Amino acid sequence: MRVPRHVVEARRSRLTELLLERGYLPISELCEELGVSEATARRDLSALESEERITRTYGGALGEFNATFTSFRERLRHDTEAKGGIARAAAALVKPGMKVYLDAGTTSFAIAQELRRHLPERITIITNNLALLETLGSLPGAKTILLGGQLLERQSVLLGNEAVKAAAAQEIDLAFLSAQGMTAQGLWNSQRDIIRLQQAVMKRAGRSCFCLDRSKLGRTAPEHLVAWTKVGTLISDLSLPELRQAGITLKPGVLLPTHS
Amino acid sequence: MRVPRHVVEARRSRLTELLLERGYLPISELCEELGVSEATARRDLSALESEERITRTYGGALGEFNATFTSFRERLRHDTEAKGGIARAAAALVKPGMKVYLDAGTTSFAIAQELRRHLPERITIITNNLALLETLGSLPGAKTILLGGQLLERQSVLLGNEAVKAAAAQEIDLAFLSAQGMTAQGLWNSQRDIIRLQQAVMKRAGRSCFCLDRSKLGRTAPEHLVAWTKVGTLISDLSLPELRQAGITLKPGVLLPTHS
DNA sequence: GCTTTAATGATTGACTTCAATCATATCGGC
DNA sequence: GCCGATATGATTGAAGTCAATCATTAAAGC
Repeated sequence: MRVPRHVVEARRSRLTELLLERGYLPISELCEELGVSEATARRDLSALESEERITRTYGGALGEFNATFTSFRERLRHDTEAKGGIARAAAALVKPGMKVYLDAGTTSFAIAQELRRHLPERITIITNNLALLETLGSLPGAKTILLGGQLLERQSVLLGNEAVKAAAAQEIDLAFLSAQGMTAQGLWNSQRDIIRLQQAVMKRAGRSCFCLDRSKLGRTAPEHLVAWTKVGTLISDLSLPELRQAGITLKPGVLLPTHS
Repeated sequence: MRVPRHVVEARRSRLTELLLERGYLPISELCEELGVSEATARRDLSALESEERITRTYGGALGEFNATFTSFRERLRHDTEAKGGIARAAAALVKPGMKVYLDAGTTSFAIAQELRRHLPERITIITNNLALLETLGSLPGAKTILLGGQLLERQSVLLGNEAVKAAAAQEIDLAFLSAQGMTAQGLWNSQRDIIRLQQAVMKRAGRSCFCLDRSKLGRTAPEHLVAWTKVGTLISDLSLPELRQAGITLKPGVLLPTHS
């Protein structure tokens, strides 16, 4: 029989919380937990799905928790070949005992997966990228340090003064950095906060490697990150001639080509 | 037809990565993505499930990603009534514009859920607890700051020198702290690193509220956190007589009783 | 090279999920 | 207090999922 509106809403918010806690729940358990029929549980799920508060699956549902990183995951799907090559070249630079910085961005994620496959001993991972924790957080023999900072909405990234200060206090052997565009003028990125952090990391890093695939060539972004003269290493699937054609001439040894 | 063993293993590790990226995938998509029949996909899922690398659902599977916080989620299910009351009493102390610290522990999670329901304006949440980000990370009008630090394996908590330093640099209006035990001698916690961080937070906090439910009464833990004389506020479902019976006498005003 | 092992895809039947429909009973507005 | 709106549970048929079995074929082991 019909039930007051506030009861419905309370039940639905309880449902979202349940899913948040448990991650996934099959319909049958939802019915039991909420004390309603299957039909009502389904109706609740439909309602919450159309509000994008949960994700439905065949036979159950996932909490919005999983959606937190969805946008990030979607970006992961693109350019996987180029990124894979860059990631392999990057991971090959990591030696046992090193302290390695990985910044935000999908390329870092690819590097992390590569490291996961072939994990050097006693390495320390330093990052401001929460999405990496899922991949690297539970690796045996690796230490993971997260920079502090303000959580950027909708991204799983930490930025701001705290992050810059935390980075300045780190010792880093090898930093992998990304950017949104590269032109003859150098590298570009979208946000001032990101650049401030990257510059702080570069100061503390023994070696800074910029990882950019060919889709970034010729693209610019609101903020200038660094001139080519200050780029120590560029890992890319681009060749020297291709770069020269875009007006970029690098000193020998700066470009580290992709492994096939 | 039969394929070499390394092909099988490569496909299965690709499967776990796919699930890690996408969170959830139905069987049909897995078949397409891996280029195998439904039967083989199911066999792969069974194999990975028995290795506890993934979680199966009816109609698909979840990446181990979801297991990262599983142990934490499990703890969430217990003592929900007592924790709920404590959380309501705690959340009621939070006023617009405040900077609030939440530490690790399931009580913090309950407070976060309470804040999510009735969100004061312009508050800042400071925490070392990654699990809270899922709840509080995307709240409009709230700012979330994560302390840096080393990721504690199997916990979603940041600790260590970095965390202590980061805490010392914060301004905090109100800190909610938890502990594992309380006796006549004061409060106890399990790890030195946790206590160091809590003490750093207490130094910077205008007001420190300890949140402990009755299950902690009489229990001790390896490390001594703080004496009762230094406890400013205790939020608990215990009453003053119950505390006195355990040898704990508090100055008036220190105990903040639970809302029903 | 021959035998054994095991990975694969197809098929089958039991079981589950799902959306639609319907009767019912209560809530909400007037 | 009345009436329309709506939340609910039951039912039903279609579609989907699953585990088991079997023949096939190639890898592993000797």
